[in-house]
Amino acid sequence: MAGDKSEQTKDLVLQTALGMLRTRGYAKTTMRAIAAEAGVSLGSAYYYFASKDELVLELYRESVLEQRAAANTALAGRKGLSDRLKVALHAGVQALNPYHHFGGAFIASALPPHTAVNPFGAASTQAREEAIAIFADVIDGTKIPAYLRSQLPELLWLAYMGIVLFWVYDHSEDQRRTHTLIDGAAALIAKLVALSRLPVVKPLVEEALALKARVQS
Amino acid sequence: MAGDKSEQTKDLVLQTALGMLRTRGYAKTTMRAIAAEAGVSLGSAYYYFASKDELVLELYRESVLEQRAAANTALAGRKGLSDRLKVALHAGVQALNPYHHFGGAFIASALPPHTAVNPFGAASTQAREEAIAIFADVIDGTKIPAYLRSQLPELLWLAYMGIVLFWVYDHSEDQRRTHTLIDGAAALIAKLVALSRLPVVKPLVEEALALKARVQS
DNA sequence: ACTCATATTTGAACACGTTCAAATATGAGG
DNA sequence: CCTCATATTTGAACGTGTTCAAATATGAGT
Repeated sequence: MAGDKSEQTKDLVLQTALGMLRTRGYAKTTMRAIAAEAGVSLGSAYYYFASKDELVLELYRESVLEQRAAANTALAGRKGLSDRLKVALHAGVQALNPYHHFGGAFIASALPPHTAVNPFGAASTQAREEAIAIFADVIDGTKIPAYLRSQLPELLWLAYMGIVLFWVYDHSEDQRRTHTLIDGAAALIAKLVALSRLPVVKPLVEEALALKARVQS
Repeated sequence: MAGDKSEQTKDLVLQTALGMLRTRGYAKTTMRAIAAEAGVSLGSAYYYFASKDELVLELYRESVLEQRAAANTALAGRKGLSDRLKVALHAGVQALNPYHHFGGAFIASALPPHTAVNPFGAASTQAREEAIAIFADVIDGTKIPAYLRSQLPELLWLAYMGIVLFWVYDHSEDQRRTHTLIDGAAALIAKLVALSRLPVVKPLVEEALALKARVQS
């Protein structure tokens, strides 16, 4: 049937694009270059992918899977929220490392609300849920106050987005500053979660959760 | 002398660009359109401004001045951190309102590390300091624990950047959700600052400050 | 007034992402 | 095998930001 050949061509374009994005970076991965390398015409590439962003979105999706896989490996045998959070975050940004030379291009094409790659947008719902699941894995088996438990993965993901943003700008060698940030932030978050049982702190956390709910609707 | 005429032309291009950006938005404000409207050639526009981003940076700078002016007006007569923070933040995003239809374009051209408009980058140092000064104004005359005082403006600016990011994506009518977020966040921050005197909370805040310092170097 | 180095201006040109009408291939129904 | 609607492919074209060599204007030093 036609679907088969079509599917093959689409996949050829996609794999070519992903490969070029990884090896040559965002800027040099031109739609024309992708088409040429894949041996199809420019128009054909656009027949399967409406925009370059749509191809970058695929890369983003793959990177999230890589991040989660790396995090899960790193989580094995780790106990305690602080430790688990640390290793998951380190593994996450390490999985992102091949894309650091993208510089802002990744972020730039990711953040505009109308683009497909926007991590908060509809098109990346699936990837976002996958990313949030990383932090569901992280808190799995740790002791978290019940009133906080269900919301924590999403909150941790939000913090992770902040860390990734920091990472994008981090040009220190091997992104040392990002790793410093992760160690510190993980320890802080764990302590905050522990403190969230205390009568002085609990109302504050509850208020934050209520605000989050109010703001999302 | 030559500097005069040159300065005039540069200013003509700039003012034309700012006007068009405000009225027609980012996408429709083409370098060609700017040049045509200003009555100069395309090349001339580029002689004075190396990129479109550089012109957007000027708009960003102006917007920061507007934000600060609006915040200062709103701050008059307000007492208490929560209140002052609220009115300053509301005034800030309200001053940004004319640019909301920029959508992601503003952010997109602002966030890539290499571009001029990046609020964390070197090119916008001046604008960033101006923005941070807003929050120095906010805490002026309020009671803040001494160990926290000097770092607080920058921390509040960071929180504000988060709010602006939220605002970019906020398509609720009149950005109601952003204003809800501001009210809630301001109240929370004020409570957290108050709590930061307590022996249980203080070490955590101190740890956060230490991390911030460590990560910046 | 003249010279000439420098400042400014110009418009063509480039590569890019994207669109589109037209050409071609495909395959189900006869 | 033929027909023809539909799926796919093509390459030219558009408008964009940006670059650049060439043309022109300017003004200080003589």
